[in-house]
Parts: sequence; C-alpha cells; structure tokens
Amino acid sequence: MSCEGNFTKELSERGYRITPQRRIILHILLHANAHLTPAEIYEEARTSLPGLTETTVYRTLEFLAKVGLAQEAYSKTSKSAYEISGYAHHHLVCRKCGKEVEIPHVKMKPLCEDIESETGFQLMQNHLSFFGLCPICQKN
Amino acid sequence: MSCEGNFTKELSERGYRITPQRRIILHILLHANAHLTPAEIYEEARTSLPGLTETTVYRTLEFLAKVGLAQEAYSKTSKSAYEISGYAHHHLVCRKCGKEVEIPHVKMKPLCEDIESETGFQLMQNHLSFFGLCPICQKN
DNA sequence: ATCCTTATTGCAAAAACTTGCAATAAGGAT
DNA sequence: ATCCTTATTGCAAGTTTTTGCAATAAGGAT
Repeated sequence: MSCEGNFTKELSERGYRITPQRRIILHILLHANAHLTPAEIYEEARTSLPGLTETTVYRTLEFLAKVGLAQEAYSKTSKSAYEISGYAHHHLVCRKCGKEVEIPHVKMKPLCEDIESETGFQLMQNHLSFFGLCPICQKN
Repeated sequence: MSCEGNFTKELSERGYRITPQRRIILHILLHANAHLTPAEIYEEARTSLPGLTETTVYRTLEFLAKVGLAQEAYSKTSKSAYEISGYAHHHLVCRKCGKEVEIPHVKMKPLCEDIESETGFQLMQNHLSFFGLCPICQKN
C-alpha cells in the first residue's frame, strides 16, 4: 500500500473523493520533513502530474486543512505553508530572529479543556503559534 | 490633541518617524469599532490623503503590528485585517459558520507564564485565534 | 532657516492567492 | 460495463499582497 493510503482511506470513509491530485499532494506532504509552500508543492507535484494547476494545489491544501489531515503552519513571512497533521504541537517564534521553540500540546491541554467546557465548542486546534522575543534578542 | 496623539507620541519616543500616512491610519484604526482590511483602510484614508498608495497601507499596517500598536486580527476568510492593540484578548472562531466568542486573557495567563519561565522568551501575545466547531455546527 | 542623513513613501511590476463557470471524472446505482 | 449525480478540477480573469528602487520628506544638527 502506498504511504498515503491511510489518509486516502480516511478521506473516502468520510465521503470525500480520492483524486490523483489529492493523492499526490498528500504524498508530498507526507515525505516533507518540514512545511511546504503551495508553490513548492506545485513544483514537485507537477513532475508526476503534469496537468495539475496551482489553483488545485491551493484548493486541495485548504481542503486538507479543513478536514484535518493537513494544517497551515506558521511561517515567518506572511506567506502560507502547510504540513501533515501530526501530533498536536505548537510553536513559539521569536519576532526578531525567527528562532522557533516547540511547545508540547500537554501544556495547552488544560486550557483547551477549559475553553471547550465553557463554550461548548469542540476545538480543532493542533497548531498555534505564539510570538515573543527570545532571551538573546531581549538583550539587543 | 488629536485622538491618535498617544500613539504617535510613543512612536516618536521610540525613534520612529511620524508621517501623515501613519497618523491617518492610526486615526482610522482608533475609530473603527471592528477590525478593518487593508482595502477598507485605504479607501477611507485616501479621502483625506489623496496621494496615499495601497503599498503604504500594507507597509504601515505591518509596521504598526511589528511595534505593537496594532495587531493582525483573525479573519474568517484568509484576507488580512487589523485592529488597534487594546487589552489582550483572544478569539474562538467556528470553522463552519464563523461565529466568534471572545476568550479573556486571564484564561491564558497561567499558560503564558509557564511558557515564559520555561523558555526564557518574553511573550508578545495579545491576540490568538482558536478554531473549532460551535455547538450548533457540531450537530450538522 | 538651511542642510544632512536615512527612514519612509510612491511607482511599477511581479508574485501570491481567489473566484466563477464550464468541463471532467469519482464513486455509487443499474 | 454503462449511466448518473455531483464533487472536483482546469482555465482565465480578477483581486490581494509583496518587492526593488528611485524620489521624497522627517527630524536632528548647524
């Protein structure tokens, strides 16, 4: 079974269609070791799927994020980037130098549960970005 | 003193220049009762400052956010929006219908302090957006 | 008041992203 | 295997946002 099988399986079980475009974009996201921009995904995907358009890449990424299989990642610039939804985790990013620290989800859990029980919302939150100044940049 | 005086004063004390463009954009943000898009700000600003360009609006908003006087607000669509930095507060947004609930900063405080003491970062976090499904949309 | 330095702006072009609509093709039914 | 329904894609055009660079003008110094 190809590596993105679990993901496509989930999609079809949830009533969404499996298309070559979705398959390959999932495949690329799965093999990325970092988050990718739509343009990067497009470039890589069209080598094996020449007809693909950028529009579809954008729409597919939005779709995958909506259903929870991918997530929009923070990016230091304002341009968008995506990554496969893995374990829930969060980033703390230095506004000045861009340094990132990961914040484990357990830290957020009490807050999330508090919010859920108080508002009745069901959170879909597995990637938040906190911003601040890192110890080094605070001194300059 | 015009209403944006405190803000321009802070800017100049911090070594930034006061320009008519910055002044009017601050003025508009201050009088907005909600967040505004760059396009909305541009339209309003150019009635009193005809030479103004959209480029400058974008750059000024980015600048104001960087120095902390304004903040990028969540927007339901992916387009950007800004508001004056007020008291720290956060939003919980329904992914489906767009309904918003405000989350007071006190709820976040323990988490923020925990993160600060553990990482040494100094947080600049006064507007986070949480996403989820509201009670009504969970049923559909 | 004038000059100087350099942060900030405007312009023009490019890049990033979105939208409407007709054509295509998944996946279920026959 | 073929047909049907409708979700998904591609195309073309539009909108939003960014960038490089030369021109302008804040604010400090003389």
